[in-house]
Amino acid sequence: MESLEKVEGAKGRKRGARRDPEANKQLLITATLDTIADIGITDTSVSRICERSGLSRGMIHLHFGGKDNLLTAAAQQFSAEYYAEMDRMTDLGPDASPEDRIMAVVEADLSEVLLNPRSTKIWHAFRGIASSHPGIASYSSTQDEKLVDTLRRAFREIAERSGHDPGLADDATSGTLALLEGMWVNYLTDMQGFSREGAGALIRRFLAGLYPGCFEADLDE
Amino acid sequence: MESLEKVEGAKGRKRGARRDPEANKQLLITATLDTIADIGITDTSVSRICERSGLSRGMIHLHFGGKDNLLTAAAQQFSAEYYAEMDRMTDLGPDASPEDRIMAVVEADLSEVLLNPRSTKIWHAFRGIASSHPGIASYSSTQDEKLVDTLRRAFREIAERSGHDPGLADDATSGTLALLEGMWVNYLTDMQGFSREGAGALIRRFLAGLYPGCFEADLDE
DNA sequence: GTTCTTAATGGACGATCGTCCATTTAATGT
DNA sequence: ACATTAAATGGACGATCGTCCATTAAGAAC
Repeated sequence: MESLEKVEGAKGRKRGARRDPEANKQLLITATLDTIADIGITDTSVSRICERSGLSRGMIHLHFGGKDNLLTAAAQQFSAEYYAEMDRMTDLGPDASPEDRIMAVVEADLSEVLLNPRSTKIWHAFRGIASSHPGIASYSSTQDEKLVDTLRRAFREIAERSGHDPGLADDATSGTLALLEGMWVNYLTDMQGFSREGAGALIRRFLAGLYPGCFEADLDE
Repeated sequence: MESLEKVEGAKGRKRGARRDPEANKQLLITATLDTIADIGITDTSVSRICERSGLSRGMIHLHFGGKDNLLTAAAQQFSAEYYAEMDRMTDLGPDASPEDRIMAVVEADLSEVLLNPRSTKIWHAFRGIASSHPGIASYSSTQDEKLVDTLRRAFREIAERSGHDPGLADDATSGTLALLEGMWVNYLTDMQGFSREGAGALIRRFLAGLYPGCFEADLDE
């Protein structure tokens, strides 16, 4: 019985490619993000989102109960995708040096996968309306606990190994994140003139100053 | 004749306190910024702005030709006010040390005059829609030429005096601005938990690392 | 094949959007 | 006092907003 149901269900969904609520919810979220990146959050209306998704106008109310909830869901998914990709790109072996782990975060954040026209526009659009949309505010923070922890632990390791002040770790962590934040703004403001390598080198320089003897420029990359 | 006109004009404006196009334009711009800070840029409509300013709904089209132009004018004025205040607060004597001049910029940017709930909300709201509003984009950049120049020159002076690499100045400049950018985001995200002193100390620490021997923590302040 | 359930549609609805303009009001010139 | 000029008003206008629901259509159960 169960296996039969599953097979039939799979067939049905595959054949029609419609009647798949979950897939359509996803379609709406993607269309929302694309629309925001394309024409700005001010002009992102229910009609425009449905138009882009190819679904009917009633779907948003049906699946999300309203535009606001869809926006929140889109922000949540966008944030989740960012951190998932960040995790994937910073999954170095357990024997990687703390410097390498930190710079992996920096370089991931500056890579085209995470830092591109679409993501920057969406990110800043959400941040711009976060103050008046409590639901979205939760997902517009850079202070992801896990990421903060990763950085702080790495900085502490460096301090232990090279005898630096362990109290620096907190400042180094939020400073690194602040620098990355600033780089995103620079990218948004001037995508043509922005240099990923330059931005990475700048942050490395700042960290090298904070932890003398560490973060020496690697000429390999 | 002329003096008589002036007197009468002054009297007339003072008595009625109306019929003053320039003052009303100003009123509209202020109402626009206040509305954005209050209810968010998404809900900032012509009606709401006029409601807050106490003027009639036709005024926006009359004085600015449309909502978009008003928004642009508001962004421009907001930006101008920021830099004017920044200038005022960093006008140290000509014999001030480059470190003091740099830290004056940092502390001004973190002071309540420039960094407060209203300004942060407005700033990020404008930045969020900048991508789709070319007119506003011009005023949402941190890269004010004059400010950049002030910082760069100060960093160069430090390099000359203490024998550091002069090539650092550019990185130090944009790094400082990036750090400040990140601090504004932190403030927006968590106004309660934000510490102006902590933020200033963090930036000083980063700069002290970049320029060993300089930017030692001053215990006076 | 028929019934039942639920996904999906698309138009109706009132509210509000931004623009525009005929009209009123206030100050100036004669 | 009257005419002239410019500022200011507030309602009309069509377009679009977001929400909701009666209807249609598709797949599952029988």
